[in-house]
Amino acid sequence: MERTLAKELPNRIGQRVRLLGWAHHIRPVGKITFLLLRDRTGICQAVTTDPAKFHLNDVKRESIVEIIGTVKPEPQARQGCELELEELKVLIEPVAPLPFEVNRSKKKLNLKLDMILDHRAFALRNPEFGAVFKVQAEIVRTFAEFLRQEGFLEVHTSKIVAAGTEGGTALFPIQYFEQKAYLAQSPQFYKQMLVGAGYERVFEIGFVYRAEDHATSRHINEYLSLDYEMGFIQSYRDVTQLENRFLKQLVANLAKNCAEEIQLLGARLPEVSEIPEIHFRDALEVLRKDYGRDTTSMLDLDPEGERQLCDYAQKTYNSEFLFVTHYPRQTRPFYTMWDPDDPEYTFGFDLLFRGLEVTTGSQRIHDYHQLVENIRHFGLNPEKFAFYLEIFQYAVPPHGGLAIGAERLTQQFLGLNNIREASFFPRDRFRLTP
RNA sequence: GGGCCCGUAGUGUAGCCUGGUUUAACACGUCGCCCUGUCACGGCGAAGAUCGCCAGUUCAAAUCUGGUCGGGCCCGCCA
Repeated sequence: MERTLAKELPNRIGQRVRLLGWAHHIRPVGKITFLLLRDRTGICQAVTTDPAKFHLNDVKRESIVEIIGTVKPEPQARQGCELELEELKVLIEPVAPLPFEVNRSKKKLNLKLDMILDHRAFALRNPEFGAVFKVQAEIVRTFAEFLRQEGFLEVHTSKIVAAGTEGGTALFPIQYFEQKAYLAQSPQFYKQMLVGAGYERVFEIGFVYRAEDHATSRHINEYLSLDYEMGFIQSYRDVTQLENRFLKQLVANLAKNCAEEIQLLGARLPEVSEIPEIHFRDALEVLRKDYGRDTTSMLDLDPEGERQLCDYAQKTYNSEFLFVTHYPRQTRPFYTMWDPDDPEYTFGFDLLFRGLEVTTGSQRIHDYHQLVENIRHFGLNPEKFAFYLEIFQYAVPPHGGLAIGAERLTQQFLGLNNIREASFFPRDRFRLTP
């Protein structure tokens, strides 16, 4: 007898079906007992007026069971139908007490994050914890699908690198046979090199590593970076406008394909129209005038400033997104193109979403001599970057790109308190397992 | 790297300031009994904690002090 999935039950009314899954909840109510069975598609209800016949009261929660029965319409059941239990077999029983319940709401459970992460695989059985990653999968899927539509090639570049790339961020050193190497903090150089290689448009979805000693609700040391890089652009706006269109498609796809998960998590999807942009200089002026901030020595936005600018964007443009553009030259990496009309500022931008930076990008320098000059300007040695610079000697088109933190985007879409909730097995300053 | 905060049954908390009527309380879970429409089911009962660990103060420490280990949040930096 073929397996029927929980979600398919309403299409099987009148039929005798067989289901496999976990005993999510056994709820005796007088002479009748309900068995809630959970599989990858959801939860369905079986019922019997003879629980003793099936030894239902001896079935432990989270046992794997096989049930057979006839589907009958039942307006009082959540699915509008339920399974009249005819056979029940316990296939696999838990051999240890459950660390906590998985059949209650996240709010009701009120678990400390550490408890969730210590028992991560088990915790994901809770539909709410699990739903986060169905949404994340849709985010990643849409990113790839959208960029393929736009003529981008999906690439995968090495995460083992020889040189410290962008400076600033700390790198994890690793021993690579007799050489010293590092875990990549970004696919930055490689995606630019592949634009120069003639692919023009590439995107990459891969983990990157940052050895930052931070401990906050928005940082992890290994995160999934959604990167793209595109050649033959007119300006950085080609890059930001593409992201704007991606976000439109993403919200549409989430509404269509993740409605249940969004609802379960109590999340609200944002409206995406034309995302407003603000010059860094003007952003500081807003912070100074509207929020009373002292911006005299501000070369970058602090988290409070990011929240305030999002508040401003909401009030002024009715947008939950805001591009902040033209960051000062000294705070952006050496490959960032500066504004020739205003050389203190660059064509580098961030995307803020609900108070948090979720994207960094820029137009890059494509002229070989200018790039070498800027590496020196930052006090770095161009010889160290020879592998990267080589292709620029052979003509690279004007190009730009960006990187989105997948976990951060998930966190912001779903209103999660901590980025670790949006990572299956997060790596932070102290956590290396599971 | 800097600052602030938290460790009490399987889980989440109260009690701690102001040490002693505490036999360490409550909710969920677990176990037992009852309930024919539950979906956070309900009712009655039971078991379950040497209060993170070590030392000190005291007649007396979950409670005060110091150390230690584990954890959280914010800042710097970043996605």
